[in-house]
Amino acid sequence: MSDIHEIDLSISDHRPRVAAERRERMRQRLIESALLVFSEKGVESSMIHDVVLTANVSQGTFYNYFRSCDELLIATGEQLKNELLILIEQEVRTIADPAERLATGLRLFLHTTQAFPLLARFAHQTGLHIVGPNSLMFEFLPPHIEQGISMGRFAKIPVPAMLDLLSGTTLAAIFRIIATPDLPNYPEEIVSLILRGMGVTEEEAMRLVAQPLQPIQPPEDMLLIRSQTRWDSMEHTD
Amino acid sequence: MSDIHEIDLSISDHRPRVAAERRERMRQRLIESALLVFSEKGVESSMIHDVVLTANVSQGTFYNYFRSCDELLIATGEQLKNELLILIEQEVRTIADPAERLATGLRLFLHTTQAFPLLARFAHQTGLHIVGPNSLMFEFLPPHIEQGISMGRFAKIPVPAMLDLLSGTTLAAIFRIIATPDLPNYPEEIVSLILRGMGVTEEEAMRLVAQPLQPIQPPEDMLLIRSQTRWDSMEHTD
Amino acid sequence: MSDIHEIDLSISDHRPRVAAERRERMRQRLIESALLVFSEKGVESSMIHDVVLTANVSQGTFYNYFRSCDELLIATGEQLKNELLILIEQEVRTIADPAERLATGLRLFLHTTQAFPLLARFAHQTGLHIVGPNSLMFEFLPPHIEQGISMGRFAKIPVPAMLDLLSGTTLAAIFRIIATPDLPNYPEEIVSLILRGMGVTEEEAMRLVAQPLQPIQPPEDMLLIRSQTRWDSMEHTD
Amino acid sequence: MSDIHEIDLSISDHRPRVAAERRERMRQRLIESALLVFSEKGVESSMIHDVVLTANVSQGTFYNYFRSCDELLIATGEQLKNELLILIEQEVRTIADPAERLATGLRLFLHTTQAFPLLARFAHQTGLHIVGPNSLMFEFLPPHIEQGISMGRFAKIPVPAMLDLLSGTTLAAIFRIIATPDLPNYPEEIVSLILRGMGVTEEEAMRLVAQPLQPIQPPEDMLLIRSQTRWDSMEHTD
DNA sequence: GATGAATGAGGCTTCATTCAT
DNA sequence: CATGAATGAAGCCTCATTCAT
Repeated sequence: MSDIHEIDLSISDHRPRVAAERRERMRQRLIESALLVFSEKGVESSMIHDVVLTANVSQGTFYNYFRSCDELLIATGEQLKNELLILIEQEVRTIADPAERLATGLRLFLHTTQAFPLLARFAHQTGLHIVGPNSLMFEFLPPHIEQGISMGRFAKIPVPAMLDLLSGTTLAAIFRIIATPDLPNYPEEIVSLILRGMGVTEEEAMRLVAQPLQPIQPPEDMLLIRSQTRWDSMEHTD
Repeated sequence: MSDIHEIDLSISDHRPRVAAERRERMRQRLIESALLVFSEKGVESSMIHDVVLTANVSQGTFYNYFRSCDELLIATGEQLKNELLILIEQEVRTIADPAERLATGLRLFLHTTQAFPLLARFAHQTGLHIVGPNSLMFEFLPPHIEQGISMGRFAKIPVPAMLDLLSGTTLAAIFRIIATPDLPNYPEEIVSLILRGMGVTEEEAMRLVAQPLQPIQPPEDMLLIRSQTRWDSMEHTD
Repeated sequence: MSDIHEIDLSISDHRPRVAAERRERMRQRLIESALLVFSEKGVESSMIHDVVLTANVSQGTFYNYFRSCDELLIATGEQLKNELLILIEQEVRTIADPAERLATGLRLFLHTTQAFPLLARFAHQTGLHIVGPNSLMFEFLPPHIEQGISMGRFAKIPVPAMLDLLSGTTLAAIFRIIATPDLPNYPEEIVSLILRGMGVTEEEAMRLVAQPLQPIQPPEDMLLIRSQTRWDSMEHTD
Repeated sequence: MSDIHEIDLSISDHRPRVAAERRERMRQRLIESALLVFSEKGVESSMIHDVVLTANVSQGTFYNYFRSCDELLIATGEQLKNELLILIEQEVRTIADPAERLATGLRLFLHTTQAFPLLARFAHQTGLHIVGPNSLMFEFLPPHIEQGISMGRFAKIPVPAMLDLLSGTTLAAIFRIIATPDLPNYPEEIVSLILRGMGVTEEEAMRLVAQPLQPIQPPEDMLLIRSQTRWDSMEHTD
């Protein structure tokens, strides 16, 4: 193509780069709007209409970026999941004790959920993705659990059952946080319950959830932050 | 809700009684079909069309019995819930120890779920109703848990967190059972995990889930039985 | 179904019959409207919208009768074709000479086209269905042509080429009739050209197209008649 | 229409000339792509998208050359028609006998159609333009036919009917060639049928279509050639 | 000129609900 | 009451055309 269009590339190739950046910005704008819409109205209803309204673009534009509704939903979930995962992994990676690692990771997740209602609501609306074989937890927890069992930190119980305990309780906790966002110490209660279920003694569980928690510092350009900011700015217009 | 459908049998003129019985039979037929449809296809898609097809009645007839789709869904869930509850309550009512009562009740529920795929699928499709403040467990478990705490059988942990552990893990267990229906001993594993989480010692938990379980004998005319029977008779025609 | 609904069939089963008749009337109303719309605006554009507007029913109704646009188009074409065929076959069936049979059939068709502009327009819009292997002529003419050849009435020329001559010329004639509806003797000219092409001598061709033609008397309830009547009644409102 | 695209070469400053040449090259590239696209996918569906994809230019560029889709379609048809006409006229211009001239012209056209599937497909997709008052034949054949009649080579039959015979049969022949590209001697069969229809005797018709045919040598830069070449080079990539 | 993202009118189709028979 | 056709709002998606860069 380029040989015919005779674009002079010797000066600079900044045009395609600028274009790609603009394209990515629009994509992010749509995903950001999707997160807002899904969180508020759920997966059903007139998704696309609401999304484009929220993103302030035309319906046609939407289809320049995603081929269907499902694609947008999946892209949104994936990005949210990946960003969260990176955030938490960074914090817990260096913790040697698998039990403390798990406890800290879970606490971080629940604290994040408390801090960002949007996350809770999104999880609520698309909820079943938290439990079940395709979920975040089912993907990333097994190695940690296995290590904990082999190191004697957790009881010798089949991993699937432990995953069910972990993921199920977490889902219920998300719902609880939506209903009662500011329950003090709630994340720690939940995590200590889970730890005990997994075979940690009461005292040890207490100790683990009492560890000081580095507050999460998510980068400004993270999807969750951007969307939550917009969400906050919208609420007083309702 | 069901009380408005109670039939007054005291009147001697048999015509209204016969009519009321017919009406109730039709109502049950619709609910039974709804259970089949919801379990297989979920809440979305063309509910009503599928329901009336399954029930072999016309669309118009449907609206003589339910004012809307949602009403049918709610009625179905309520009836299923109530029948299950009665069934389990009957079995566990006489158990003095709250921990054993809870363990047995949960095990009965999970065994029932394994025995009746329809129940698991319905819970899956309408899933989030298992957790959350309007659910079966949130309604009926609190007294038992409180009794257990005050009798020293469970740890002194806030009831809401315990409910979340219980309901969330149960939901995840239902999903597990759908994916792998015949995991041996799985209900017992799950229940022992929960018990430990609630502060029961490992040995005690083991003992509790090892108690012999009276197999549930649901009455023939129970919604779940009727629907499961039809479901089974339909599958081999596929 | 019926044993449950307990419909008393002993009195009369006229209800289903009435319903079926109503259904068929609606179907015919839609097809009739389709013929009007296709003839005027062609196959593209907002078919369905125009059809339901013309039929004075809602969009939803349309989909109670046809699953898609194409299905309606096909149904319309098929019915028109079949009715025409029956009409013409009846008239020519008893003609012993294949050349005269063909000539008469063609003349009847062209006269009908002149008498019913709707037919010409429909053929024009969906035109290519006249020529080509799925067309009316390709389906029904071969036996007659073959008989004509074997009886020495037509030249020994491959049948496909003759079909192309017949169908192509007929299509062009339809277009001519749309542009100039009242060309006197035009059908006879066209038919005599075709006959000569097929190997009939000039004098014989002249004689064949000079045979008196029983004017076609289409039944009142024929699709073409019903639609043409509506068409005529609509024109003075334009 | 094409005259507005004529380039004024008389100006000595070469810059506008170079620019005009570039412009014309791009225009031809678009028309060439249009021919490919129309032939394959027809006039409906996403024309422009496919055209610019095939031409390897952006959508915006397209609108620098044509004001609308229709304009492109018309321009393509016109150019194809004109180039064909010139080609055939050149070959038959010098033939004194109008019957032989017509026969030779038609045979040339049908042989070209057989040699260039693209032509047949384009005619098929935009088909009805072959018959009807705006067509190639209706524009150029009348003088030849009239001369043939006045010279006694054709029967004294109204010209319009003859045009219908000629154009209609040719259209049907094109369809036949698409379905069965290699029917041997098919063009000659068709032309002899037409000639007979026009009043030429069987022997004379046979003689006329048996005349040796100078194979058409279209110039390399002709639209049809350029497009067919690209078409051929694309097919073995499928 | 060239680019390709943005637009939005317009099409098709579904389905819960109503209503005449 | 049962029936099932009729309804129409509401959703999804396409694609010719415009426009800022």
